[in-house]
Amino acid sequence: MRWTPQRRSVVAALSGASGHVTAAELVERCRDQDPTTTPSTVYRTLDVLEELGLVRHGHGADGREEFHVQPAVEHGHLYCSACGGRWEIAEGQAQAVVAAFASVDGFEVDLSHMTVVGVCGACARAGGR
Amino acid sequence: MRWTPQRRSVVAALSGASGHVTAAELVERCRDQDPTTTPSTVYRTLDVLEELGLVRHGHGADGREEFHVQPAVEHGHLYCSACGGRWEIAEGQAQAVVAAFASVDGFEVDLSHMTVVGVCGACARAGGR
DNA sequence: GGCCTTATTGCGCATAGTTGCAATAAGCGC
DNA sequence: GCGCTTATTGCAACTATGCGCAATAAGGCC
Repeated sequence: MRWTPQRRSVVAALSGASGHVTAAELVERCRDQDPTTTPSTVYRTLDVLEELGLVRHGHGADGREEFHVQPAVEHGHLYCSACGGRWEIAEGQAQAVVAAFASVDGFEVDLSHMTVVGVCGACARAGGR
Repeated sequence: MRWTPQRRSVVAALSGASGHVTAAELVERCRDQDPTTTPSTVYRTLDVLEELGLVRHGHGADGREEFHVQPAVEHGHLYCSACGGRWEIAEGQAQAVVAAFASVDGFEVDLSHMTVVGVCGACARAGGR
């Protein structure tokens, strides 16, 4: 694999981003560094980085792509359709969920891929949806 | 609300579609009936129909929008990243999953909104990922 | 049946993401 | 350091989706 300046740029933008980034945001960030950055290069670099296992992509509540640097622990995401809040699925909770899915046909869920939508406890108590 | 021919067209295309359809597919179908159909009209009609509660949208494994006619029972979707299979989450399974999410902070999951990705039992046993 | 209000449409443009292809340049071998 | 192979890039065009706005027409009112 060739270590080109534009790849450096993408990786730099990625690590400079805390948590999750949209592909579009990444393009933005890269352009801040180097205005000649082309979107397609960023997208393709992301694909490569993903193949290498350096990053993972998922989809936000609106289905848009989001990337996050591969963390030590896999983590899913929750989105509250009432308050718009987003947060990570707690460890224990994740295990319970994985177990729940596995219980039927041994389906091994990858919670990190998609944002799970619903109403958070606070909003639910406040009157829900 | 005005019952225009183009809305009829969209609804017809929707009911003619078994299960789930992509917005793009819907545009196609409408064009089959009436070649003058404009994409934006279809998208907007879908928004309206959703407000009325006639259809629901969710996101496939790739984050693309998918619509399904509001069924009697809410149902989530599973996607196997190994074999590409897709199927609905079984009733009991759904309950277990909802309970698992609720257990921590009372989060009320809406499983129907996003496709859950993972590896199905068969593929997992056959060697996983 | 004709008129008027205003919800809808259709057009043109904008954004997010993707792809084909020719031009470019990384990194290997010498 | 030089040249060669071929992975990568950049461009341009394209799909999916969404938005603003002026033109159109649905449906209520008379």
